[in-house]
Amino acid sequence: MISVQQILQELKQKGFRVTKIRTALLSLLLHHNTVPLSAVEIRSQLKQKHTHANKTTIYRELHFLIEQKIIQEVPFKDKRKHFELALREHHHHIQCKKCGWVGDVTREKEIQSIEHYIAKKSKFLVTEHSLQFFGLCQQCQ
Amino acid sequence: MISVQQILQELKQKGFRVTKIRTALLSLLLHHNTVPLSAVEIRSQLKQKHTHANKTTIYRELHFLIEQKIIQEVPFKDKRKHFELALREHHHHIQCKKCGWVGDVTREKEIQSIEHYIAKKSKFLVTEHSLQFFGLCQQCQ
DNA sequence: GTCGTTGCAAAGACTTTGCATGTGA
DNA sequence: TCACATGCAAAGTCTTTGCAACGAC
Repeated sequence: MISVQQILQELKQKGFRVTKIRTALLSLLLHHNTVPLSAVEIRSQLKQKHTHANKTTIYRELHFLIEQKIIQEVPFKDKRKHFELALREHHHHIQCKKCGWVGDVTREKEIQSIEHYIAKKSKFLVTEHSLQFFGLCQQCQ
Repeated sequence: MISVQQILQELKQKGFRVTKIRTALLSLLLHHNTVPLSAVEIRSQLKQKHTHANKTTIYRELHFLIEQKIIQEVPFKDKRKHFELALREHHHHIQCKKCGWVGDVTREKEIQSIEHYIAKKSKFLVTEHSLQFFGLCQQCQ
């Protein structure tokens, strides 16, 4: 498992700074592994951990981390954009429509089978995919 | 294949009106089967077809059609929301990251296999899913 | 004529930009 | 000290709301 320290070290070597906000943000995303967060959520969770950051800073940091390919945007049916660490094992989200609980699944076999089908049929080169499941968790059923 | 006339008839029976804008919007979505459109795109395409509609009207009509379960929102990595007809066969999108071309795939077998796995592992009841592929189309490779 | 539909202006939510100030190395 | 990082205010983009006027049936 990659650590916040590792990520920060690499940034430092590229000439970027290790700041309180950057550290806290990365740490938050790392510990919310399975849950993509929006800028607003990130800001309020950081505040709870006594790291106050201006919203501009959050947005700018998120853009920066995307550029550095450390995080990625996750397609969501929402007004707000959602982000998660890009470095962990590839996975997919399952979300409860009632309580909002989010979990994740890793099932690349089936996806690869679809990708092969696409390549064969459309001569399309798949480089990325995104898959979400929605439904009801055990409690909400 | 379902027709615009069929959809309009059903709405009429529920007490809603058959208007120029509603007809044009449904017709547009039906003919853009494989491409989810945003409100802005819808408005400008209608304009090209000489159907001028206020943006408020477009947004309101889209909400209305979602309520009627005639269209649905598609999760996208974008500031704008995207919509497509909900009535056609279930399918998934493939989008070229370079030229924006959009196609679709139907491959429910693999998805169902993942859903069974989820049900077994997490006792989660999957009612909906969303899958997108991104990459390069034949021309852009 | 009724009641669903539309347009316009204004407001709202989320995100971005410009510029001055702060701070890590 | 020098860039990178941050905060604040203002602007930008997409979407929603309120209200009066229009139009399908």
